[in-house]
Amino acid sequence: MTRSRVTSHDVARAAGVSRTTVSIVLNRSTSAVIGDDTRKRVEAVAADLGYRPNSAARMLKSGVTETVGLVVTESRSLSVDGYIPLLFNGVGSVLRRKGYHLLLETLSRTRGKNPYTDLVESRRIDGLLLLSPRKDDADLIELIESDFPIVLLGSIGHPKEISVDTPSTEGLRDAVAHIVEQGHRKIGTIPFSPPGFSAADMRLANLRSLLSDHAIPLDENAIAYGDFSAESGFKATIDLMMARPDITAIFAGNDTIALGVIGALAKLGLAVPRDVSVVGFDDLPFAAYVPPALTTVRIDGMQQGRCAADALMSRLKGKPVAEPRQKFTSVFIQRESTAPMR
Amino acid sequence: MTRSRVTSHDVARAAGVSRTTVSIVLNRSTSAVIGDDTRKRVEAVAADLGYRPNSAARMLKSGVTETVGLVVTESRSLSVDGYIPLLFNGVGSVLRRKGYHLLLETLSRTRGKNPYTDLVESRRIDGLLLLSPRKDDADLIELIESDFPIVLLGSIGHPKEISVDTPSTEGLRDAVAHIVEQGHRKIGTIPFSPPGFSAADMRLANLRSLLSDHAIPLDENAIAYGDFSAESGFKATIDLMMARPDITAIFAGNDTIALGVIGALAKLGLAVPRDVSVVGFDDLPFAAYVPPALTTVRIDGMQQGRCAADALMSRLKGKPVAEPRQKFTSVFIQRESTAPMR
DNA sequence: TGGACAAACTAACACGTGTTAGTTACTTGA
DNA sequence: TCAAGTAACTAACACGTGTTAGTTTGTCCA
Repeated sequence: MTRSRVTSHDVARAAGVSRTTVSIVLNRSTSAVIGDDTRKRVEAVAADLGYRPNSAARMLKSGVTETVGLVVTESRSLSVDGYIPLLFNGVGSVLRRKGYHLLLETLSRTRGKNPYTDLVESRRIDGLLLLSPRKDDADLIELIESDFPIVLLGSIGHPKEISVDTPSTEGLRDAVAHIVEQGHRKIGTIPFSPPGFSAADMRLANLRSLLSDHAIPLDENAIAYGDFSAESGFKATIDLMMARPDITAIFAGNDTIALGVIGALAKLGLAVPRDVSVVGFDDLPFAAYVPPALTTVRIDGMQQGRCAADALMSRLKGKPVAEPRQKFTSVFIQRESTAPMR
Repeated sequence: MTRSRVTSHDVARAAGVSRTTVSIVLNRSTSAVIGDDTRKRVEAVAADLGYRPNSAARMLKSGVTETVGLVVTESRSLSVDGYIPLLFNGVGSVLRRKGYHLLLETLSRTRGKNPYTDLVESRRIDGLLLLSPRKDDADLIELIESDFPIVLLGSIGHPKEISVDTPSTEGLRDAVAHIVEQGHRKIGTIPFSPPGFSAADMRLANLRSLLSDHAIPLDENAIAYGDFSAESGFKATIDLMMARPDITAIFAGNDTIALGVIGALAKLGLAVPRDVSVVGFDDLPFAAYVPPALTTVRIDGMQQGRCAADALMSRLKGKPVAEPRQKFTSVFIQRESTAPMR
């Protein structure tokens, strides 16, 4: 492979035609009719020289980059939360099929000018997938209102948004019913992030409301905030059980945190599910295979990723998106980390 | 934000200067001297209009994309293996600081024309990070020999390669010594992937050699291959313990698989570490917080990612890479999933 | 015979930028 | 006073592509 690129000009010269003809042939354009023998010859020469159109030139001319951005707002969460890789896989499978590329932008909490605004304004991407959007993100709202193709993984409730959300409602309802049925009344929770992260906030509000339907309070001292990781789940659980040793069931913000919860309980000499029941969230791939197999609420990350990517793709093709605000129901999965209260 | 872009031409007109002047000012070029007042005026106008250079035009002209590709050869492994996200984070932190972008390419096992070859030939990226390279990848070897800037995460032993590897040697040596010291002689292992995946193969060969130093054989029926996931670790363990119920210690190919191993042992009524000792690999963030806290071999994914990205960056800047074949030693971490044989 | 028409192709522009070579206007030393 | 120099700027090209508006050649019908 030579470093000096072969251009359409080289192909044209080698095939004894004009550059225009080369372009028309290789793009199967119908703007002119090209004879069959010429066509064959051009294709052969192009393959022979190993010609690949320069993507920058093509982007410049056509205005299409065939690239979409995927922005992960909390880079910390990427390392420790098993859910995001599932999204990647779902998104990736769709993009690969369509010949699109994925620009991955992780951004730490510090805010300057919003980095994805730059991606958009420098015309580096055609569309954007945004993970964990924040309601108070002014740049985001401006972007949505400008009609730039953007699909939210999550939702901020904007009237013009296109989003794929996975509300916790159904799954958590069944999980709460299950826990109550098992006789538990003293219930704690460890949200997967500190307050301010909308998905975690909504899940917490949801849990509180569902519990109150059963006339069970969720006291402030029964909440210990985690921070995505098993480590945070471990530490929060220690704090939680110090403050509220009477608790017999814990709702973990996600399955990774649930691991830490169970680890901490073991450290405290409490067995799961014998002494304390634990409910996870997400149903990550490992959930069924750890001891004890996690009772959890399933949301399908790959599917969420696929649907978001599909929605963005049709938006980019100019088609109206069939269902602008898609929601996947979560499903309660009972396994072995919950049991009747002793 | 308007959809019609503002170009350097617009800035020039608004500031009453030529486009050249705008370019010189904004790029801090020294090819001409621009008066202080003009400079200020241009900068003010540019900021005012919200001018962002079109990246495609810039790429085309300069030949630099400020983008590097990250290729994950086994897209399956992305979903389930917690190590890769750590790499992402390490890579991402370096690129963000340098103002570079990351193009993430996941490719499934099916091989057509190698997809990253296309990225390179279409000039979409300046450099490439390749995860889990294969020795038999002809396209890769050609790419390396063509002097295209590429850094391997792993190694194929090519004389011209630049690589950042994390050999298992030291950590595994200490782990084996520890296990032997605890009295274990019947030892099994569950590699993290089927044969053919070079990192797993090397780790297995390494383990076998280290065990034989202690005059302990690693029989074929003491090996059950996993496939990255906890699920595969679970199933492989069931198979393994069926075939070899005398085994008292298991080396898991990675920590995720170790979770599945422990889960399966629990299902079989065997407690860890009382009945069977388990050694993980990677020291993923959750390792210290699950019950039992995993005895494991640490390799630092974030650091590997950072170093690979740093090496690629200096390669792109034309600087010679200080250490073309970097190796990070692995470290044995003793926790609570191993114990003396009963 | 000649004009109309289609087939097969090409010249030339535009995309938005960075940069080289060149052009003014103004100072300056002899 | 004037050649030389310098500060401040600009015209014009090149990057490699897609596409529009032609141009040439040959055929066919009246």
